[in-house]
Amino acid sequence: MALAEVIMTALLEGRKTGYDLAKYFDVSLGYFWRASHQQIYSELKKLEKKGLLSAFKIPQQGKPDKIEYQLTEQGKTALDDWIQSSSTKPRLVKDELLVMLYNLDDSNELEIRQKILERKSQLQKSLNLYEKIRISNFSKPEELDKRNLGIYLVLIGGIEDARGSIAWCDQVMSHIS
Amino acid sequence: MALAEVIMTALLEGRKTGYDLAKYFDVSLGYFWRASHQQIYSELKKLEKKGLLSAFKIPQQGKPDKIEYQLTEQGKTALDDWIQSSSTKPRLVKDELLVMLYNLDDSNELEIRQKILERKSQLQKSLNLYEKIRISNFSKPEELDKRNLGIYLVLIGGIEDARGSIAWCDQVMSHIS
DNA sequence: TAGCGCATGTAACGCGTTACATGATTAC
DNA sequence: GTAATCATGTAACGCGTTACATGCGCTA
Repeated sequence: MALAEVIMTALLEGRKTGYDLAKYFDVSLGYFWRASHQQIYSELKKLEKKGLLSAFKIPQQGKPDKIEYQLTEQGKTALDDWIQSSSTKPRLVKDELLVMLYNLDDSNELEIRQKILERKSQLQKSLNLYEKIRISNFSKPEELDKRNLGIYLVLIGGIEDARGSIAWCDQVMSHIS
Repeated sequence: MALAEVIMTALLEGRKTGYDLAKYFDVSLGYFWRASHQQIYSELKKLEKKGLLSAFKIPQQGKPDKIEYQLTEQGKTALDDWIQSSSTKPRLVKDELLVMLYNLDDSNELEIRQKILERKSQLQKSLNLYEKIRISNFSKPEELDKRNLGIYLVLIGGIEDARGSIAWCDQVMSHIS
């Protein structure tokens, strides 16, 4: 899809190993994109073959050797081109919970109510995390440079999306039971 | 993922051909789930083999024969079981626009601004459609039966999501340029 | 006469997940 | 001694997209 670009974006910050990237997906970018380590490793190899990344083998003792990857000039150009050219279609939600709601009837009402509750608490958890990050990393949005402003705006989007979804859960629950 | 269940859900309304389903994805369910006709046809065959659907070949003249599919008892049971058992993890957004925002800098600011504008107008278009459906099909939500209440709640979610996203676009635009 | 609607299909490819695998070090 | 962390990989499978294919009838 666009994992290549996601990885190159993460490497704007500097050299990273596949392992680093996998962890990175658990924090910053990970709120809207994730990938397994298998996928990451194979994508890194592809990108290196294309000359968009360069690889540096770093021997270690006690641990397996690691390979750090870095954006090449060519890679940076490819990333810039992607931003210029790519048309961004709005994503499809593909949420199983919504499919279940299409099946709502007397027999499954309580089950579905329960699943809405679960969803709400997951959202609440995410929201708390996002808020924490906002306070600790972005307390003064006026002072951010461009790149961090972009990241901040994504975070804000995540926060508002979570709030909206939580409100929707409440609304759904007030309608069924 | 769960295309099988989505199709079975669509068949709750009655017999449909693959072609009908493909069209159905352009309206009702299609706001949050979509599938190509190739995918639909192959999934239908799989489901029939499993005994979850039964197929009825209907000869036509001037047009190719069509095959109508119907949920079997077994299929209905499988669908109910799915609702009982399946854990619904929150979806990942995987939105390329957000990846681009992570790349925000002086050189691409205007391009990205443009893409946000495009996104906003797509959202506006969807929102208009959802509102139209709400007014024409769900003018009296209190009087809906269970199943249609579920569908209504999904629609409401779509409307609020679109509104929220539009507001976010405006916010982003006020921050960059 | 060109294109759209109806109706179904095959083939190739890439994306993504799950399972399986290794092997030392460090923390509880 | 049990589990987690570090660090990378292979293999098998299924989901999803794109391209290609057929062929009649109707409308502009």
